[in-house]
Amino acid sequence: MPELPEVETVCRGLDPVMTGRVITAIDVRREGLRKPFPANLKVMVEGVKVLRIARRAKYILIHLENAHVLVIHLGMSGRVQIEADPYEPKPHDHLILHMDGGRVIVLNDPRRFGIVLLLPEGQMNDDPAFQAMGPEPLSNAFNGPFLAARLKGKKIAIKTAIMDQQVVVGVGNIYASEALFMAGISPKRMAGSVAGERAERLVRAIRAVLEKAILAGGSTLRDHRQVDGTLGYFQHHFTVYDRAGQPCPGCDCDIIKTKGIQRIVQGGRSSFYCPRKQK
DNA sequence: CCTTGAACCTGCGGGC
DNA sequence: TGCCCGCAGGTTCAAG
Repeated sequence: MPELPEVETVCRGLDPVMTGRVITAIDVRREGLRKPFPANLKVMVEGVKVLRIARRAKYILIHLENAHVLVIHLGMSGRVQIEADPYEPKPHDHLILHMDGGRVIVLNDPRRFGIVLLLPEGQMNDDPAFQAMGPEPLSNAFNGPFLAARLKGKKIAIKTAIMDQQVVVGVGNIYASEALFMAGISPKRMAGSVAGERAERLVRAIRAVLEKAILAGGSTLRDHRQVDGTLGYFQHHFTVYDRAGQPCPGCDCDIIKTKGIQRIVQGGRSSFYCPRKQK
């Protein structure tokens, strides 16, 4: 399901039903996802109060009163839903958290690329996933000079570079294409050549796209829902993603001449762009 | 070091 | 209808 806007949407939805409440029980319905679930998961979580919900990159952080953080990553197909307790489990429901207050939090993930960790508060950087992470795209740490510096000398395509979580976190396959279109930069451009005003434009575009998507409750393609089941609707605002052959919204369009939006494959992932508007 | 490609897993839609 | 193929919002690991 998730890039940053979808994960942010999930966090905001979880906050009112989890913060200040106790996780009374947890049903663990398989051994793990991409990695085994933490061995001490039940012992460390049951009967413990949730202090706050936060997000870092595409990770959901559930801060517990016992100075540990329950960390959830949704992979490609992970979904979190709030349901009434008692709840009848459905296929691919892997973790069910029972909250005091009569609700359950269900983690469903058909492809099982997700991950669940339990880390001591303040020691998250010991985990390799968090170790070398880039800045949050909506923070001041992510700016033109920073991006240019981090891209300097990189010979990979800019599309691949902005999806690298060590460059900046949270940008995935959809929003990478959307941001590059907004910035007028070809996804094929060499990353090292993005500097100066061009880097500034890309930073502004990434910010703008993510912010708009958050306001829309994320994008619903297949799996993503808000935690109450509501659909996100940013997919209706896609300019290029999954629109191969359609007219580019910026070209006054003789589609025969422009050939419309192109799909190419980079690093095994689809990219979408307009060759006329993006250089 | 850096870059590329495959692997992990299930489900869905399209073409035959 | 059924089957095979390609494709899907991410991350990690091995090999060049």
